[in-house]
Amino acid sequence: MKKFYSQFDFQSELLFEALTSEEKKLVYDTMEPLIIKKGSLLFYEEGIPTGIFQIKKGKAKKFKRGFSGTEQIFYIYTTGDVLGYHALFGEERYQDSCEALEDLEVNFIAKDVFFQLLLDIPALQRTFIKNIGHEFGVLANIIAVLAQKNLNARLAINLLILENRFQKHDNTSGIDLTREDLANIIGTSPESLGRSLKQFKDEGIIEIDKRVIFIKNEDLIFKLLNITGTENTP
Amino acid sequence: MKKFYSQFDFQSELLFEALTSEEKKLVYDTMEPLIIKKGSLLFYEEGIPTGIFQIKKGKAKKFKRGFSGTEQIFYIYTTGDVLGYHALFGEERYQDSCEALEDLEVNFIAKDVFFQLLLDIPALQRTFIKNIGHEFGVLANIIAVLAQKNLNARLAINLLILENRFQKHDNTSGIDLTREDLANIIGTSPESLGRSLKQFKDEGIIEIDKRVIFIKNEDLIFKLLNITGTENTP
DNA sequence: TCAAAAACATAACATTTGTTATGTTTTTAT
DNA sequence: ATAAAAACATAACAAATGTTATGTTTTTGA
Repeated sequence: MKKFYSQFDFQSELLFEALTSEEKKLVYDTMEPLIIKKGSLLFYEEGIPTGIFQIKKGKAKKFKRGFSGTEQIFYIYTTGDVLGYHALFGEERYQDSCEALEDLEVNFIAKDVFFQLLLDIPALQRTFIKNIGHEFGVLANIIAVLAQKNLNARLAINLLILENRFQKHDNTSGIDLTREDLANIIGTSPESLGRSLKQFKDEGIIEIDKRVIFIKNEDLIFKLLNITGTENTP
Repeated sequence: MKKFYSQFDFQSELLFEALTSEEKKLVYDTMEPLIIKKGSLLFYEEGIPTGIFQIKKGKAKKFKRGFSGTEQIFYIYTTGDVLGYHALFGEERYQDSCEALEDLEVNFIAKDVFFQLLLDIPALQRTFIKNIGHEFGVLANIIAVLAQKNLNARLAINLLILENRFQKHDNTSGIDLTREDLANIIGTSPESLGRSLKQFKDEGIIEIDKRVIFIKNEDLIFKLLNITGTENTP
């Protein structure tokens, strides 16, 4: 089941992990700490790239506005994730927006500094480009889910993905997102999302406290998805 | 409205266009012509990359199997398009599959030859990576459409996209795909697709000959989508 | 060219999802 | 701490989509 999660995970927390400790020091020394308030944008569609970010603490959503205005969230970044580098590899503008879902502590690497790092550390460019390739596959998988799965299945899949990500990165339990954001991830209205959540609650799959969702029975979810999750659950 | 189309187009037919005629010659001299039979794969998920392709004539579908087996098509390549390079920029395996929809004439550049070209032509690597960035945005837009639009809107958008692409590349009129493939692009069943096509036909938006779909009234489509297509239609 | 296979069109019914509406709970800002 | 605003839960009804079924047309391969 490890494969299940990696199919939907950018793995952008690993970008600096392959480096030697010496190289890592080089990278981390160039970082400037920043505080970004809940609701502020790290970057926005059509904006000019200034550098890359690594999240030290907190969550952020990456989204794009469809041409009729509504927000489509296609990724939630959490602690450790590196982001904002696509635009630097040749693009002029950002292709999407990124907003802090809570007060954020981030490390920033300015554009010029980042390019110097790429020159100083030969393995780095390859690692980043390789990851962009991986992320490409993740988006393709997200497309397959959105196009082929019904609401309950989309919700189930995204609950697994989100719990896994939050647990892995922030070591927190439970999924804490607004109903609107969650609906904008799985492609439905908050009302329909609410109905599915209620079903899951009634079936004992999840519990809800305030707005935080806790997965109570992972096996039931895998069953719902017809995945044999019992042999090798994450 | 040019922007509308480019939001959904990989623009991978332009990759060699920015080169000087001398550089172009260098590239085209390395190409080996191949014939690929309808139904054969140019490459497949998990396969080891061997090189890149440029389509001289014909159509191919790029798809991925969701983990419950069904095929999700996320791009249709046509004449002029270059493909298969993602996997070469750092990935070990292909992330998706590509199948000939009709007998295909392609030009092939072997992996090693391609890497040598990247060294010989400095601008080339940047162009390719820039395009991968652009393609990333295209996938995000596809996600937004699949998540937010109902069936008729998804069909309408994809009819526009496909007609535009076939016209531009192959200079053929009409959209000639199996109902199953078209359904696997827009994320529905062939039966539901048929119902929407019939509606469009009854409203005078399209005409169908055999299985080929012709757009008869583009304005009605833009109206359906609430896009002001009248001022500057493509 | 002809028979078999595949693809297509269409309809009826079932199910899922969207929408509108109302009241409650939680968060935010003063 | 409190009032106002935002977010949430839920239900009833409407609309969209999925599913099953049947007959026709088109394509394929011998």
